[in-house]
Amino acid sequence: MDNRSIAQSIAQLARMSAGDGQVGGFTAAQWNTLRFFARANRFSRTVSAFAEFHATTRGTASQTVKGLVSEGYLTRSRSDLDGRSVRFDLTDKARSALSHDPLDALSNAIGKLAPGVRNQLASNLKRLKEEVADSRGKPSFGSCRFCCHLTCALRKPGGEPSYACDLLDQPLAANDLGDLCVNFETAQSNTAARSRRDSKTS
Amino acid sequence: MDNRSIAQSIAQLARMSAGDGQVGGFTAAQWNTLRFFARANRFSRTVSAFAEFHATTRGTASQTVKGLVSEGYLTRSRSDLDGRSVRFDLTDKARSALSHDPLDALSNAIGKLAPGVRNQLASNLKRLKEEVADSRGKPSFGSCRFCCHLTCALRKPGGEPSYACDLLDQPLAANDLGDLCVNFETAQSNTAARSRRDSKTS
DNA sequence: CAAACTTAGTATCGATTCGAAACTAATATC
DNA sequence: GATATTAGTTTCGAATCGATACTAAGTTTG
Repeated sequence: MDNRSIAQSIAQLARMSAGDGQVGGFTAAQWNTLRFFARANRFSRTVSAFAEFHATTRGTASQTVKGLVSEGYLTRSRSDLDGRSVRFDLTDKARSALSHDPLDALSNAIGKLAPGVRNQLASNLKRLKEEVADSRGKPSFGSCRFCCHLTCALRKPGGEPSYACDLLDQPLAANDLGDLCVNFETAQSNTAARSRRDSKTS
Repeated sequence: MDNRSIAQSIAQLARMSAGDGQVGGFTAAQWNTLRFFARANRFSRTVSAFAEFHATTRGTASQTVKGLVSEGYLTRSRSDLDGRSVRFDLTDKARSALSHDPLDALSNAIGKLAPGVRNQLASNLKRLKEEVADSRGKPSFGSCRFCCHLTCALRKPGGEPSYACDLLDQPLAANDLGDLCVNFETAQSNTAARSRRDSKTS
């Protein structure tokens, strides 16, 4: 089993479960859009972040999002922090559609693995994702929980801890720590990015 | 890290490395076609098998293949066993194109894993593939090496072993045992398929 | 402060791709 | 030998993609 075969297995697994054409009334692009907006945190539910995630152009991403908005699966609201920015949120209609996600075939198969095996798989995939993202010079979209920008403070001794993102200087709810973020960086990728920046200016 | 997130990681890994649009002069569909015909054995280098593998229709698959034939990446030859069947083979031009496969980013990342971790990943993916294929009632495209239809015989004591497929009743070269086959079945899936057939006729 | 640049999102266009359906020809089944 | 199935192809309309050009809001810089 060589590396290329394993890589192809990953590609095939994705296609087998997600399909290329339309499943359950949505195209593959639309399913991916819904999945992304379901998992992205409030800083990342934008057209640009989705375009980055989906490895496509902003123009194409905008079209897909527009279609879903007009069909009532996403709501559009302007940001009050940045006048250019627009945030999209899932409607209940979209959430109920996501309960019939064709990707569930894969999720269920993963659920049947032994817990230890499952966690190993998860960490291997995370590592591969970072490696590939790094080799392409693109962000890897991890969750705040594992991000180097997450800061944690105790307001009161013995009380509930409070979280924040020190990059955007915005508070984070404990519930949201598992969501995807465009600004995700590991400690390693952060220092690597800094050294890239430094070498560029020189 | 829930099952759905892991499933999405797999989907994203595939997209990150393969891309949706065109990379290096080929579209995503074309890359997948080349990869398939590079790895499929002589029984499986057909339009139908590729359509099954790529989870698309025969019509669409036929178009993609046709395009690659006219551009000189595949050769077309009729089967002498079955007058309907047509086999497609990679040209040298295609083989050299495959040396710049964008999926290599993922292959290389996999190559950087420790050998033990890598093999674990491979077997986990194999298992997931079979599980998902089974839940969709579709073949899972494994290699002859792990197929229940592979038979091995020693012509002479102490001599080279010879291999064959007992489903198609055709000889197999030792070199080809790692290639993908449409007719791949594990011992489990074989008995499962048989029981499905039996229950259908009843 | 104003010009120049960057960033977020949208609109338009042509090429490509997809799936559905109709079709030909060879092989199986009854 | 009639009927059904299978392999592959073709055609057609709908949808998608990327490239490009555009508007508008923010940032930098002189």
